[in-house]
Amino acid sequence: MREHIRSSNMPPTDVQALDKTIVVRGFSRGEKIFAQGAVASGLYCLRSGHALLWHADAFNYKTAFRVVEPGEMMGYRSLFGEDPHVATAQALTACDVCYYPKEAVLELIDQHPKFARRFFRTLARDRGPKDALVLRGQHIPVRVRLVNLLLLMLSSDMCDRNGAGVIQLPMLRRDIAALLAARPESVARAIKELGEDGLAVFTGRTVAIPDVDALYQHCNQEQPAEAQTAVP
Amino acid sequence: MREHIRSSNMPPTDVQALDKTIVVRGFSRGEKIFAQGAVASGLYCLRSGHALLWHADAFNYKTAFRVVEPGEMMGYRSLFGEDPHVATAQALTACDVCYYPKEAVLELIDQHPKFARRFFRTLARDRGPKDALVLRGQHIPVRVRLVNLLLLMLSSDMCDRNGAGVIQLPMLRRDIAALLAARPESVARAIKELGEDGLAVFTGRTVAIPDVDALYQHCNQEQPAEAQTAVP
DNA sequence: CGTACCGTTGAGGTGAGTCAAAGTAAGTGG
DNA sequence: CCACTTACTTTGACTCACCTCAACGGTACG
Repeated sequence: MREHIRSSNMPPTDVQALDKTIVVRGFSRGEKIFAQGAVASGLYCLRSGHALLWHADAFNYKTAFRVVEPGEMMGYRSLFGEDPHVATAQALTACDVCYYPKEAVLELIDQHPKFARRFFRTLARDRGPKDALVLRGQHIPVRVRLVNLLLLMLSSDMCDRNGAGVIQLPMLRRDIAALLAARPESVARAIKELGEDGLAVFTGRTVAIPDVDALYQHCNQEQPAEAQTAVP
Repeated sequence: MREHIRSSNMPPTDVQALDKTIVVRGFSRGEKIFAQGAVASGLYCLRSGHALLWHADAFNYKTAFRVVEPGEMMGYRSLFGEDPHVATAQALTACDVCYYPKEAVLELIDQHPKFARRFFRTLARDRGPKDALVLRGQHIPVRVRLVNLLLLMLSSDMCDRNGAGVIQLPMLRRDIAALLAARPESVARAIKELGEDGLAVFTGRTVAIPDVDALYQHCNQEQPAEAQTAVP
């Protein structure tokens, strides 16, 4: 969000006006930041901590589709869609959230094309191919989906020169399961297998990856023959 | 698209300028309108016919996620995201497509906040909960996913007073399978079952639904106990 | 009247869900 | 600091929906 404002060459007076409207609030683990079905009244931006976005379908089956990292926004989809929130945002860890009232955001968007353009980009990139693979999975074994999740988390984390990496997962096994559209039991089994193969060793919420490239290869070699599901 | 322009109170000169940039082209069944990985250079709008959007993952496994109906837009996601297309658009039936060059669209968006607002809405609503259920499925049996697809198609089709309806499907079994993230064989079996239960009778690409409400109920009663996959 | 392609049906295998129970970590109160 | 509760995680046994492979019937089109 800060980034959006900076890169849009907004006059300082407008920035100050926006800052006045901001509400900051802390949330503790498990607390809901906003709930599915609630009317969207503003924009949320994560200052610190991690949050999870998940959607419950008609059968009350919950599927998580995004881990929100510090600095990222959430709730913009329903804000612009003028629909109630289609997902629930829940704090994975203790976190601080900025809240921008709807009117303030929309006004700035109307007045600053560059600012609007940035939002278009964010909106258009949301739920792109990045998450797609991990999420739609289904034909992909849970183990491979888990590997993909790890590789996604890794990019925003550290990773040393030797091709090794360590991830501090902000979420529980249950949350991982929700992200993979799988069951916690299945995730546990996948974790066990990855450990036995020496690809990724889980110790609590810490994941040690001896060789990142090996993980990448693991994804690709699991490929089952020639898959064809749509028009040629 | 027409709707967007009309509702944004644009001066007629701008509308005419846009109209000059339009390129209209016909596509025959199976032809690709744009391809995944290609650089996005404009906006596509379907005049007539039907198109299918599908995404191929790293394993070349193809999943369709949207049936584009006459009057709807496509390709806007990658246009604003400034990324290559993440999906392929393919003609399901013979169809006519308008093409709006990128520059023309972006210029109008910068100059007309109301027009921009409309696009925000379209973008934000795309891939909302409507499609989610049908797509993520996985925990939902193929039969129920199929029923959901039928109900989605029905809303944009006809449906008489007695609660009966008839759908003319624009796509092949193979395409249905891609939309449901299933295999054609599984779709065939689901179709057979629906026919035996008298819920929906398939004759080629024509679907006769004696009782729409019964279909709705069918979705809900299939529910498997209490599902819980994310933080409580 | 072939040649394709599409659609359907059958048989067999399997990944992952379900259920149930044991093991482990975390947080609470005396 | 230790019992105790609570929640999370892991394991095993079982089941099942769907995928795979393979064969056959149907329809369109040259």
